[in-house]
Amino acid sequence: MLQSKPENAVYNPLTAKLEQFTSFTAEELKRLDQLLAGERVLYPARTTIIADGEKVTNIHLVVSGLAARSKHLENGDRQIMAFLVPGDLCDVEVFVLEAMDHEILAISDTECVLIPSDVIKELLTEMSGLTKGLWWSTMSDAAVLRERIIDHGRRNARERLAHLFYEMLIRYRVVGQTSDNSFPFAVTQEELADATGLTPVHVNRTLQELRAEGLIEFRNKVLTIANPRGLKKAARFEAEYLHFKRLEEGQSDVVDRAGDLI
Amino acid sequence: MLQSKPENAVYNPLTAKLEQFTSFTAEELKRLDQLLAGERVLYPARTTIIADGEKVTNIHLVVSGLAARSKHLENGDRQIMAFLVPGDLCDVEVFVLEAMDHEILAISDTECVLIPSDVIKELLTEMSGLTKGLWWSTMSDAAVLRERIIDHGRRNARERLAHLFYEMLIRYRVVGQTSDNSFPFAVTQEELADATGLTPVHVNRTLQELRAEGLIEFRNKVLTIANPRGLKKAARFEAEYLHFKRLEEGQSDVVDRAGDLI
DNA sequence: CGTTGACTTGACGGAAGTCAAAAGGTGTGG
DNA sequence: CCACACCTTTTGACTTCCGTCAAGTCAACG
Repeated sequence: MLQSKPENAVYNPLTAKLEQFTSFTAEELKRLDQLLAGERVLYPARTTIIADGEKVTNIHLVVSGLAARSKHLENGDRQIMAFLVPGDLCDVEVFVLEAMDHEILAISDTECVLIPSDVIKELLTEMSGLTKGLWWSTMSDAAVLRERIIDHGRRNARERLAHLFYEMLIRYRVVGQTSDNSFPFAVTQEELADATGLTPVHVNRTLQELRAEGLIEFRNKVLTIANPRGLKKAARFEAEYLHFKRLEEGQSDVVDRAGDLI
Repeated sequence: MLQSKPENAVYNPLTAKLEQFTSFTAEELKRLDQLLAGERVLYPARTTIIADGEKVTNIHLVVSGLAARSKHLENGDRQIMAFLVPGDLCDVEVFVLEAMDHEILAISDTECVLIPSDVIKELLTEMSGLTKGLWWSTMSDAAVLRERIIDHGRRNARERLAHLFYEMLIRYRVVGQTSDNSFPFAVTQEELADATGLTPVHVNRTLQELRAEGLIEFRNKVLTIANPRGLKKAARFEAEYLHFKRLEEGQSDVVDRAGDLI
């Protein structure tokens, strides 16, 4: 097992981690080490490193301790979506997303290095619009994945299906593929089961429930959201994780297709 | 609701999606449209768009239909981790990861545009090593999130905890923070419950089970994996999703710290 | 030595899983 | 155009894994 850094190098957990997939030139290693030279902050156990909704300007890298990504639901439930160990970055999303859609919590005493915002600005300027678009796409996908973890961990069958349907409605709406809150959704109940972590039988029963409540209709491979407000409520849906910019007063440079749904 | 593209523009679902978070210059819009001009492939319903383990060279963008990210477990269970609608990219991971760790499946008849590999190569060359490192970090985090979804959807309490512990062992090992398969892990059982989507009571009982089987020890905030092979089996753990490069014959430029664990 | 937070135990309940069979659609080929 | 095969949806009876509630133990700490 060959170590690619000199014997006397400072311990750099980020390098250690990234070396599992690539090798770095001496200069890149130096640049990685420079990142570690920034300001360090110690967060005592059970304190918040980054708050939900915070607009972060510099990236936090865990250098010692243990942290977690977690999200609080309005009913008090909490879901931890990931643990962060030394070498993990807490908030790469600052590159492209407006605000955090979850919080970073110190589990044990945790030390972070702040990667200064000018390093980030530099990276952003050297990025093309397309690259930024791809970043956003990736980040936003990751946010959807986290929401799915919450679904599975803390929502029951009815809420899970309602949440999935409501999310699909918004996503179809955004790309202009809905009419009147209905859209083609050619999934079998077995596929819904595989997506929600349920069994086909239970999906069937839950669909009947949602239909009976007048929330949805699902015929001929077309899903109709009969009662969007009701479905949103049934799903305990909160739209922040989708990271859509909302139109503000007089603002017209961002397209708002999700509209009243969020 | 103002449309930022000219009336006669070709429908571009990727643009439609990205416009929810940013606005583009006329030139960027043109570049986005050029991406759509590439080769199109039609995948009939229930066919594989990209196979698990495939080494993809160009990015697939869904332009019509419905696809899904899914993963088959060795026992035949399947978990769908995400649905892909028009405007969604199937495999941005080709930028930095070796091979797909899940498959992309056409749910209904689905049309994709292939974004040619030279566009990708161009983006890669304009990226610094640091940017690529950040990409890898993001992609790899997303892969871990997907695995967590599988945990919650298709594994029971014992497997879920075992899987979490085994993953943490590898991740701590990689950054050099283990000794003898033990590492500090100062989580309470309540936090484990929040991470696994279980209740503290059930976590407690399941931990006792794992202890009784001689798989783990968990004392004084230190987790010891007493029987790594046994724990790996109990977790039905497969390491591909971590995307570590393995050392091949005579190769010494990549560090392999996970070693025998994967 | 009382308070606090984490862990443990027991009894009970319920949401979702399992198994199995029937009913309803859909496409294909004779 | 009917018949057959096949897939999907539906229904019913029964089971189980995990949740809930509540009480009790234990260690740490001021």
